[in-house]
Amino acid sequence: MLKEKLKDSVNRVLQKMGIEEEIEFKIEIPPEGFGDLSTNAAFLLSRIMKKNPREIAASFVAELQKEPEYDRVEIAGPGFINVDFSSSYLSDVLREMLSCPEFWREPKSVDIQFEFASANPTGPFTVGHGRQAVFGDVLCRIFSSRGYRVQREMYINDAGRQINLLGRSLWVRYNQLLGSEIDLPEDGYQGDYLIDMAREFIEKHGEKFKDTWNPQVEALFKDYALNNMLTDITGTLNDLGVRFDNIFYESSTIKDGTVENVLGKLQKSGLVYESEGARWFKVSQFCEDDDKVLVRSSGSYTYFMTDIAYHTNKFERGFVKVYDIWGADHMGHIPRMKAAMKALGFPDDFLNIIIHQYVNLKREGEVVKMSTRKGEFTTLDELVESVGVDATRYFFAMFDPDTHMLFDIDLAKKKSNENPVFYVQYAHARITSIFKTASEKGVVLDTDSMELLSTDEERNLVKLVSMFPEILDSIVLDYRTNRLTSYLEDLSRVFHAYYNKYIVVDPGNVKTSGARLALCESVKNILKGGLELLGVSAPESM
RNA sequence: GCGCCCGUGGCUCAAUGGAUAGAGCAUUGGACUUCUAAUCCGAGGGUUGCAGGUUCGAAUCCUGCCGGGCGCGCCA
Repeated sequence: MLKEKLKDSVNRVLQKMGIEEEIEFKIEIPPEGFGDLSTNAAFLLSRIMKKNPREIAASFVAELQKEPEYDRVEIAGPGFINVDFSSSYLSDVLREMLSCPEFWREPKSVDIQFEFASANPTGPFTVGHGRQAVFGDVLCRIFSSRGYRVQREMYINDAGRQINLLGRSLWVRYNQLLGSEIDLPEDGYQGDYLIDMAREFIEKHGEKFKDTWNPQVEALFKDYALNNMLTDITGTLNDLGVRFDNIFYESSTIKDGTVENVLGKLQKSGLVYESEGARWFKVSQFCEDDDKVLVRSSGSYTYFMTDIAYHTNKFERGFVKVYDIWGADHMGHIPRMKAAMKALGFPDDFLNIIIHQYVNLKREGEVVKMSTRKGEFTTLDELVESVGVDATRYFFAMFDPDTHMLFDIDLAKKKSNENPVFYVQYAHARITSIFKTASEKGVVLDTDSMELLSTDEERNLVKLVSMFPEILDSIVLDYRTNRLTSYLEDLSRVFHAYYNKYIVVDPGNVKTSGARLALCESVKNILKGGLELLGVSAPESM
């Protein structure tokens, strides 16, 4: 809002100067003591106009000073233009934000889809899956707040050889429990969870499949294992506050003929050829990557093939854009998928792939690696149980997705204030408490005398609150949810300092108290809204 | 070997090419007869992996090294 104002002003001056080029100038909060906001427009212009930046800045100052919204406009350093807003304008902005407590929410108008937490349902979710689930969910919440109608979807890889292996592994465990000496397949799933599952299987279905292996038995064990894992996974996610609008099965793309359809389309375009008994897609025609197999010499479809079909299905469902969140190990899958989308004639910006790095786990001072197949991991369930939903979610959201994060289990278990989530929640609880005191003392919020908010801290808070929509917009562009946590921590920090320095509720000074309550209300709205976007609770008291 | 990601105080992380590189934790000195001390105020702690380059200006962009991660399957 304040940024918008200055942006408009600068644009107006640019127009007046007769600048026709697009200038991508920036508006930012300058370091302490340089004013409310600042722009670098003069630097960018100096390149075009071949003039000294300070000289250009001077003509900006002359123009901006004419506008009543600014109290002070100054040139600083090599050519920064710094402005201070008038307190009456700041009051207007604050009033506007209070009149619409969720002013940062935009009406939903564009249909998009997020696909995340898609995984082989071959084991309980690990801490690593947790990062993706929370990250994806938080992105969905943020996109929803900024004008997108978002569908959350999870894709289940139930058609491949991994799921067959899972069924076989369960069957082996079943037999082992019943006394047969059979070993797990070499690359089978070794985790104890399959032993538990086998035990339950025996209770439900008895011993009649002992030493019996045929296609019917295989299908039975496979389905049993798959459904059990799925219940387990969705239960875990549900506990974490992550819920999906739709679950999509890979196998359905084969059953309903989408795969054959899409394959036919690609073949018609001459982009498929046969070699060594397999059918290949000409990825190399679209990018610097090798051609990939669509149909194996055995006749079965590769993951690549079904994934193309799946994304064709998404396109046909009418989404303007789809976002896939993948772990870093899927990086190699990007060029071929992009190539396939191009081959099918979908718009270049239809498929958007967001890659995030892995989670390393630190336990008892040591970094541990996780492997589902070997059964060595800390499950997401265990993590949530010991750390709590709020801390788990906050922690996953607070890292740049591009960085490898280290999750220190022992630290997280401490439930101490070493976790910044408490810092933000406490600010919210404090404000709630202020309002409790205010109503006890009969002091009420008052938006008529907000010009009394004149301290640096108060101006700062108004500025920060008004920046919230822009923070969310920046996340829509670069997916860095940590911008939200950083922002909330900033806002909380400024508020805590303010709280310690000034008394909000003072029955002897009703006017100032009323104005300060108005400010607190606006901070509280943002803290509450921001925590909600993170899926973290905003406690009334702590 | 090739491709992508990362490298910032002791630790975990910030910083849309901008001004004096910021927080939290840890260390340390202060502040509760006053709206919640899960807080605040102060101190110490940095050659932003290394070396060049681009420009008014570089943690950020380019090149080359060094170190870590992930790919490079008729796995998913």
